[in-house]
Amino acid sequence: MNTDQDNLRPMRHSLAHIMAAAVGKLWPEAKFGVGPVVENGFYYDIDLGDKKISDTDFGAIEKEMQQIIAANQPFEKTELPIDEGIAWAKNSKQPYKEELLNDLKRAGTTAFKDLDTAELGLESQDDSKVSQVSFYKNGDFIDLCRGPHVGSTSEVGAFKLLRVAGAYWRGKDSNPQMQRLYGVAFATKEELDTYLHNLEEAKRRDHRKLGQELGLFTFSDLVGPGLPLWLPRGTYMRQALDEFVQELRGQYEYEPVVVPHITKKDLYEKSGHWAKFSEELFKIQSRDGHEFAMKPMNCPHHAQIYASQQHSYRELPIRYRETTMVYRDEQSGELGGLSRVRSITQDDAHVFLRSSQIKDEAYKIWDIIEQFYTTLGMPLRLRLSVSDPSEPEKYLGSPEVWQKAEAELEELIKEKVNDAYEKGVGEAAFYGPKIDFMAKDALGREHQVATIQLDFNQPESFDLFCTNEQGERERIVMIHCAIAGSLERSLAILIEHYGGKFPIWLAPEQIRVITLNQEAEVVELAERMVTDAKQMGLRAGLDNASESVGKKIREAEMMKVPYTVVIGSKEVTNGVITPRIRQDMAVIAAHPELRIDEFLKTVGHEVKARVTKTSL
RNA sequence: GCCACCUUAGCUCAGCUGGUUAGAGCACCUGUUUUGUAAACAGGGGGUCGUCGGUUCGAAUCCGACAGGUGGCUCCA
Repeated sequence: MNTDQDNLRPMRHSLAHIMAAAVGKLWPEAKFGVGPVVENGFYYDIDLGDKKISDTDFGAIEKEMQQIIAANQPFEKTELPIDEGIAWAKNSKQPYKEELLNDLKRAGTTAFKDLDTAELGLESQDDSKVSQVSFYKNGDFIDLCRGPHVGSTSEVGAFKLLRVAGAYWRGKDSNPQMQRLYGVAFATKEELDTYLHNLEEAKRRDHRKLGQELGLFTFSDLVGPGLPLWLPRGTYMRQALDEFVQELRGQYEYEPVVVPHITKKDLYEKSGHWAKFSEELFKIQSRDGHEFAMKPMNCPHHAQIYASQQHSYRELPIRYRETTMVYRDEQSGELGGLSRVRSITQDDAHVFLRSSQIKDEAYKIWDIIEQFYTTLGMPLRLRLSVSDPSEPEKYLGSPEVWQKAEAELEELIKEKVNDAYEKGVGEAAFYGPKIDFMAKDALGREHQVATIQLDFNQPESFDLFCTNEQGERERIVMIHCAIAGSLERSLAILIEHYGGKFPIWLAPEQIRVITLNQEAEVVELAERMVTDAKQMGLRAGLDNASESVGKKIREAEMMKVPYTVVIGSKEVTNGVITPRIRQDMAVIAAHPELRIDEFLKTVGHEVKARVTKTSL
């Protein structure tokens, strides 16, 4: 198993070379960028001038690759003095390679953004300059590369080209755009098939598809991209999710506040958002020419609420919560389903506290986050997101304040989880460092969800203080925290996590009562059951259509209603099942957190009603 | 915003290289049926083929622009 893993990287990287060689054969004018290993596979960035590769070309490229593999070409390594390498790149008309080599010569690194340069095989041993570079050759194809590779082209396992996409040279949008060819690769055909099968499963669970099928949300061309419209069923889910967050927050005395959705630009000029995010703000002109903006976040408003009164140190921490929409003019190409939208509902909260209270407060929020994601069955991973000292212009405030804040956060993380966290340099918010929580879903994919953000800057900008024991003004600190993050993104994740089969507390319709026929007593009993269920606080629906029972059952199943009851004349006459069903409903009302199997265990009798199967 | 691809009825899709009145299943409406745990039967309505423009005797089909979507890149308070 371990050996497999160890072989996988050279294998995938070798496939990147083979793919580049194949492309070079088909289109000799190809200019190559970089071709690293990524999760599950590899890619190569290629500039083909006017030739645009599309998935219809994949067959030809794969065929060419198979020939190279069949030819069993050895990967041969050669070392060259760097100037000879540069001459090679110039001669072979590979300007991107030439640029990389020149960087290596000058700085000893190619410093790719977001890419581990070691993965590219380009990093030097020391941090200064490079005198020798290595090349790998297979057949006629030669590439600047640190390796390692497999012995020969026949040793590469199973692969498949997956997609082609535009990618900026060196990740900068001012650079020319190349074509990035993605492939996946595994040691065996079986593993590749499993991976492709998982892709299919992910497609089946796609929240956009399920959102449509389950009637949760929709988009309208007239309303606009990135602006989801929530249908009743989706709205119930939003409410259920938010109520759960607020129930957890209830342990720690958060108080509700409400702010308007537009504001004068002055607020954001003072907070620093205007300078930093002006492009992403939706701007509005009032009739007398004053400039307003749709709120893109709530912290400055909440800060104004804090500032509206004087506060004694005795009142702190003060915790404001508000689940509310914010509006951000995201780039059109960034939008997608509910994962990234322009009207975002945040389960937002801001805590105003003394610096001495940071640790206690952070642990309280952390506790809420853990309870929340444990209930959802999603394991969490931690990241301490800190500033990037090489780009000080991206952040508000002095380096000293940042160092202090980051050290403080790091200390409290360490105390809680030792070293079980990663550090994200450059991942901080512009006003402060944060702890980000990544949740793993049922398909093993990770999503950034909750966040605890420490903010020394806005209290400064808005002059927020409390009166301390000595009767002096004491500068306070703000903590920004969201549990679900955004309801839109959260629901996108949860729809896919559960594949639409939600636990009872989250299901938009928890119980459906189906009538067997339209006889008056049957209909009356069914209606009474729905009324009862609603009185127990359940979301219940009635299906009294003049259709076959089989069809109505099928519809309830397809809508993934957790608990379906059929009412017919038997129920009316012998009255035995009805009390049982009532009892079941009482259990559902009392324990909405239950999954179906747990529910069956709890009620302890064979359920006459139909319970949605765990798999369809 | 950038690159590639996609857009036919409410939904899922068919429609060969341009050739008369554009099809299917589901859904919807009407009628019949009154059903016991995953689709009863019959009939009916519904599309200026995303929009605009061009090529052509003729465009769902070819070309262009725009809009929307998808996959990436860039960005993400």
